[in-house]
Amino acid sequence: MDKKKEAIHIVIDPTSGIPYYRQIILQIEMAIADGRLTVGRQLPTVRSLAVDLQVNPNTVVRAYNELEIRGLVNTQHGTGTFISDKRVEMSDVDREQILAQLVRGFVSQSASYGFTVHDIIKYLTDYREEGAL
Amino acid sequence: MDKKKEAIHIVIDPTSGIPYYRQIILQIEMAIADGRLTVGRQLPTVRSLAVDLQVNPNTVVRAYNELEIRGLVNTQHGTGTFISDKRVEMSDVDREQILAQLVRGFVSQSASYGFTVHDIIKYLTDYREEGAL
DNA sequence: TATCATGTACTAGTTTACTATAACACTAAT
DNA sequence: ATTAGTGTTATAGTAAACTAGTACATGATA
Repeated sequence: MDKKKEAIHIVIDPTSGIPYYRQIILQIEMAIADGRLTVGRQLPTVRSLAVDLQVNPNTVVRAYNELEIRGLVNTQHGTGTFISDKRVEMSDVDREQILAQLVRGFVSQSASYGFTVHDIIKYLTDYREEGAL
Repeated sequence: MDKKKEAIHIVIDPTSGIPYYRQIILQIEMAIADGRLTVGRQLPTVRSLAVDLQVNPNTVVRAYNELEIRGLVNTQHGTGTFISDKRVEMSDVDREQILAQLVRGFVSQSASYGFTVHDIIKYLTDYREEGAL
């Protein structure tokens, strides 16, 4: 019963249609975004996560690799995979521009579904207050 | 030389890695969003667009079908495809689910650029206060 | 050096996405 | 009824995505 408390608990939904490796990526990204995973924390090992999720180790590897390419995690052969401490070097102006571009695209997309900026803000606020799910 | 002025001019980029049918969808969505395509306007016929883009008719069909499923266009067998005037009927639950899906994807994407939920909320709030949208 | 826990690489099988060919079916105008 | 224009369906080939099985390589530590 006494299960060790994990930094992150990942769950795979085989019926969602979303690839396993992508579900892993999404949940880790979420955890980073909302602060559950902080700099330097070690992710579950490839094998242990593979066993937990009843998935092939290579599927975990694929997820971790993509995260590493994006610079979110650091991988050390023989040691483990850790949340990266280096943030991408960007000026504040660059950051602002990138965020603006992302948000505008998203607002546009949402608008085509009939959602307003207000809807989005409300959802995000609730989302954060719920402890990010 | 005197080419008839089209409501919309679609261009396919075969090198982009984005599926043809999706490129078509995106460009039509954009055109609707910024007012180039208004309610009731007829889209190019399946065949004519297929010829224009040098693409198979079924590729156009696929794009139009997806647009119809989303309620952006109306298709009438034997007549044509038109920009829809009705907004999609959705239950509140469906709306919530779709918004959740959209936002989660966006939060993930933003996280991979180092942005947090807080960053996004702040930007959106400022954005709205500036009267943009 | 030996060992154990870690990530990596090679290979292959299955499924899904994408596009195309060709024939069918509906609508409106003649 | 015929015809011309429209969307639709059935089928299939190719490529890519996805997952898995198995064996290998690296790093820390005793």
